[in-house]
Amino acid sequence: MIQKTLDNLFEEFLTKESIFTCKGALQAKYQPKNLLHREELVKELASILAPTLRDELPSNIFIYGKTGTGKTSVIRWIADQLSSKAGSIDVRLKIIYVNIKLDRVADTEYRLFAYLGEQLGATIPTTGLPTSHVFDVFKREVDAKDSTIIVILDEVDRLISKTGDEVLYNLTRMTGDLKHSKVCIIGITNDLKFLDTLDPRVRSSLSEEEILFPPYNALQLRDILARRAEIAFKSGVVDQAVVRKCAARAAREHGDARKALDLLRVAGEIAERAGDTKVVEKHLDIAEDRIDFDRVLETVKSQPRQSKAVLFSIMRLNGEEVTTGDVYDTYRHMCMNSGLSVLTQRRVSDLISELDMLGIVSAKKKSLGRYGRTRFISLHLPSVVHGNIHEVLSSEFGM
DNA sequence: AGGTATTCACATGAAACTATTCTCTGAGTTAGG
DNA sequence: TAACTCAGAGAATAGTTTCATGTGAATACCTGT
Repeated sequence: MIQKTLDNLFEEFLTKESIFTCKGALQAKYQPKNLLHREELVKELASILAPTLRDELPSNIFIYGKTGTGKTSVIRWIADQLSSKAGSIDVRLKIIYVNIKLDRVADTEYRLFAYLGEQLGATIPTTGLPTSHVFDVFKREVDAKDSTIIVILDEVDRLISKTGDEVLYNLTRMTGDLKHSKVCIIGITNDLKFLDTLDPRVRSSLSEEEILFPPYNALQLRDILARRAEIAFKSGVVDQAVVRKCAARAAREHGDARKALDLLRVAGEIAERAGDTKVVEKHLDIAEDRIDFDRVLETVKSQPRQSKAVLFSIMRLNGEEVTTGDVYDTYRHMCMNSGLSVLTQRRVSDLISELDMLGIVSAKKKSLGRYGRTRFISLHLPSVVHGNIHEVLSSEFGM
């Protein structure tokens, strides 16, 4: 019986015509042929990097701008163009792109050097060696290449917040120790205040050139979306009105193109699943909720056990604002009942801060004068997810 | 009344510790010549 | 004698504990009127 219906379902799926022609065009990793509304920045960056083609060392570059403003796309695009150009005129150039947050292979000093070294052909174990040794291996590898090497560090702020700015200091000063090769660093971040937190020495050498990526406005977003929608959907599936709506919503949220594309893609998926042949505004509404829902549920699920326990305690206290002390009491009882080891209040306090940062709970500091100073914690979940999360957590802790 | 000192309940910071995973090194063991 | 095995030392890392210090404002306590 089940077999039969499932069979039908697959069959139906296969025969039904998809409304997409190339869904990939709406995904973050898609590289468009040309980058709309970024021509000036492309030109600027290209002119800074051009000296590599004459075998000269370009300035280090520091790029900043909010998420979804095209930083990564632009730099990757230029990197591609540059290396193919270098290839055609026989200039030795190697470009290494690392996303520190995404590739978790590179979020510490050791791992970054190991990763870079591997990109150049060395084999470096994941652990066991002193960091300085790994750095030496990397340096040797670089020098052996006898070429210009451009290292692109996407989301550098992650690296610094975890390990301090010594890494960058080492990297930026490396060229001095090398006999044959040259190294150029391109740092990318969406933390606009990041530069201020750096050691002045590092700062001045990293940001020989600074480039700001401003957010897209609604009109620009519309162009981008329209172009991508053209590639991604069959013609007539998405009309201009929907694209405009989509762009407007994303523009409201600081001109984040990635979000806009996500919204459109999910809306398309929803329409397709519902068997509709056109994407309409209704689908956008559902998509907006869905994205929210998925994001929150995913973050909660991926939390470590103790963090979930803390969240669950907050949920069980259920309702008004509670203090850190209240949460800790409930948490302790819960741990004892479910056989989980009890962490110190110090640690729980940190876990609460983390949940706050993730936007799952809100924790406001408040002083009660004579009666101490504590955080007031309340749940901060969209109501759609609340039930689901409660279910997930209570089954995990068996209550 | 006005001003200062206390006090509470944590927040926040820094350092040290723990468990795990992994490499390197050198001593001991084994198998083949 | 060369190849292999294995234990011990040393690293990196995530997660945590320990110890120390910081914090904001309601209250308690003084002081002089």
